[in-house]
Amino acid sequence: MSTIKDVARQAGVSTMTVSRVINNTGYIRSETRARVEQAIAELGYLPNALARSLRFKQTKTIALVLTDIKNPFFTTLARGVEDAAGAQGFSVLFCNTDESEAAEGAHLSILVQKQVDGVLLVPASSESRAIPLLRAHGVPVVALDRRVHDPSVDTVRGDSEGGAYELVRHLIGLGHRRIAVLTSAHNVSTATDRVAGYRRALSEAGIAVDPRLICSDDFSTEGGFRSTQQLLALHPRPTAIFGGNNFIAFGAFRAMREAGLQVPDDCSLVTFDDLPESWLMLPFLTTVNQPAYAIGQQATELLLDRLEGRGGPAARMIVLPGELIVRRSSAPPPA
Amino acid sequence: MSTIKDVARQAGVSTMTVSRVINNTGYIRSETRARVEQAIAELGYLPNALARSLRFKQTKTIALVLTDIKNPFFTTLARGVEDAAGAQGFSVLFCNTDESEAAEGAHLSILVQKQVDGVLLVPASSESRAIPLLRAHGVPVVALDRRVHDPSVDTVRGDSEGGAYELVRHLIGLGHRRIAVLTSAHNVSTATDRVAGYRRALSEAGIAVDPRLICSDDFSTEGGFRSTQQLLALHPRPTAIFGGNNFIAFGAFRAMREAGLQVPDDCSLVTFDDLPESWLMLPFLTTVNQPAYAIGQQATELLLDRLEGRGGPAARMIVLPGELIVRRSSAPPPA
DNA sequence: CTGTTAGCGCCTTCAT
DNA sequence: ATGAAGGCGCTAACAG
Repeated sequence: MSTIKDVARQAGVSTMTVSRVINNTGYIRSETRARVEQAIAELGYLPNALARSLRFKQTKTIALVLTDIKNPFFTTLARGVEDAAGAQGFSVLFCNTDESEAAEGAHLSILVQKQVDGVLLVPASSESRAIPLLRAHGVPVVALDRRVHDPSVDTVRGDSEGGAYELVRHLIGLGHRRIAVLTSAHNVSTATDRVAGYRRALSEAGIAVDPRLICSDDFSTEGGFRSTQQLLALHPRPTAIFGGNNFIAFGAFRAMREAGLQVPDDCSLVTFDDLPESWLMLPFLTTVNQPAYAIGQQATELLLDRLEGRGGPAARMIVLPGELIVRRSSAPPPA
Repeated sequence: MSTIKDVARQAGVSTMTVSRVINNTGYIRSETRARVEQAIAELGYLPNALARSLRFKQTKTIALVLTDIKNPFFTTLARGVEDAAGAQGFSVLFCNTDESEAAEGAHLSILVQKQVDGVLLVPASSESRAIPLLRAHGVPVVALDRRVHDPSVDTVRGDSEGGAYELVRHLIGLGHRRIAVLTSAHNVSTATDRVAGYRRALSEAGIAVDPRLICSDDFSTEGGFRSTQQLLALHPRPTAIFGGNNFIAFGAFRAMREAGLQVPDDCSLVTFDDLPESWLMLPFLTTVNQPAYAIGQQATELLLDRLEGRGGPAARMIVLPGELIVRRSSAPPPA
């Protein structure tokens, strides 16, 4: 409410003197400083960060643009971001895109206008138009969770290809040969990489890829539900399903239950990113868990490094491994 | 990167003319407008929202201050906030307090400095110092999920007292008489209201309150774990436990399992806010679910109404009912 | 229909 | 050790 002028008047000094007290800069007689500090306290003065940012060309604010905060993977990632940002005095603006490039573009335009110092982006597409926009406006960006085609973009992500490979190898080891994968139809690297890992595991085992067993829909429960309904209509049915993410797996499970099928007796089910272990009364899904918190944290630290000019010119690609957790949802195929 | 001056120069007009084009205000010859628009496109100009906000005294940004985004209740609530805010062109800054009043205060000071137009606050305490701070700086606030003592604060929350009453009545109906409640030691209304509902249900059934069965710790899995360990040492043990929130219940479940006890055979377990139904392979916990999304959405709409001067002077208290969902974790007490 | 002046709140620069 | 002038990018109010 009150401005630096009010404080100056109250303390009987110039605004510059107040500014010096606030910023602890230059020389000030201790009596003067005391008077100013008293005036600040009396008025409950807080400096206007807008005005400071206008001068400094720094807002101490970054943006986190992700697809859906309701996915616990992104929730945990977001928490990693906020903790790392807060530790260095940065605030976080967050936006959901729901995988829509249009929404992504709209959000980013606003973020550029708001002069965020940098952007953490879970790109809605591998060739997100967001990247050139940010570059044109000199806003540093780090891609999270997903690669983009532009090789000059810093990226922090989990190892989707390797995780998918492990998961499918696990199924093959149990004796499965008709393994389906449910993935996203969007052009995102987590989708393509997971299918790539799936293919590698199959090919290594000498199993031919059946294109009908690769279903592309949404990274959502509805997507997993629809894809699974299609799969269950096949003859013979797959004996195992790899859900490309947690939501897909939840939808797949529901579709199987509604079809009267038991997991894993009739069909196994594995996935990426189940729920946090501590939430689960009866851990069930075999999964590869990615270090979501660390991804958010390390991406933030990388971004803040860039803002300070640290970290060198070359783009960095940090790939964090996942962890295979075998649980009850995967078993040998039915006889 | 480029400013209004650059556009003006490029188009051969004054900055005022550019400003008029941007804001669609006043009269402009259509040729002039076209020239300006072309210049804007050529330069990829985007107005600096900092400068505009400094003039307008409006940032089109609100803050969401909650305890922990990782709790799926708050995640869903946050999504409701973001959707409602985005629909009206507002961005959302978010902060986690982890129930710490100190962290809350630090965040709010920064938010005031950043000139957010309003704050959505899940107060860390019923007498949060945040409220007077915000009032002193003329920042509208809406309390979410929890009441504060100050009656002049708009509030949107679930019905904790009523939900707890239903839950405990359900247990009593099953035949339980030694029912424990695990709550938070923090001075927050969700804790006190849930205990109040618990007491009302007991007293209505003529069951005396045993103070040893009311455990105060954290709203966390660790809190629930610790409290439950204490309870299990009692003779006789409680036959049912009411976990004050989802995390507490997860911790309680773990403590029981580690003690070799079966839920619900040896002890029933009920809670507020289990996980979203679609995530659960095997829905297990009997729970009262609160409409988290609606709480976030309605709180945001209330706040934005206030910003526009709508809604009248009287404080509003919106209480949304929860829904009792009976599942497998509650059963009659052991014989 | 368009331009000039002034100021939002703050801080850098240069005096004193 | 302190103050005065000027400007960050933008727009309201007033000219013309």
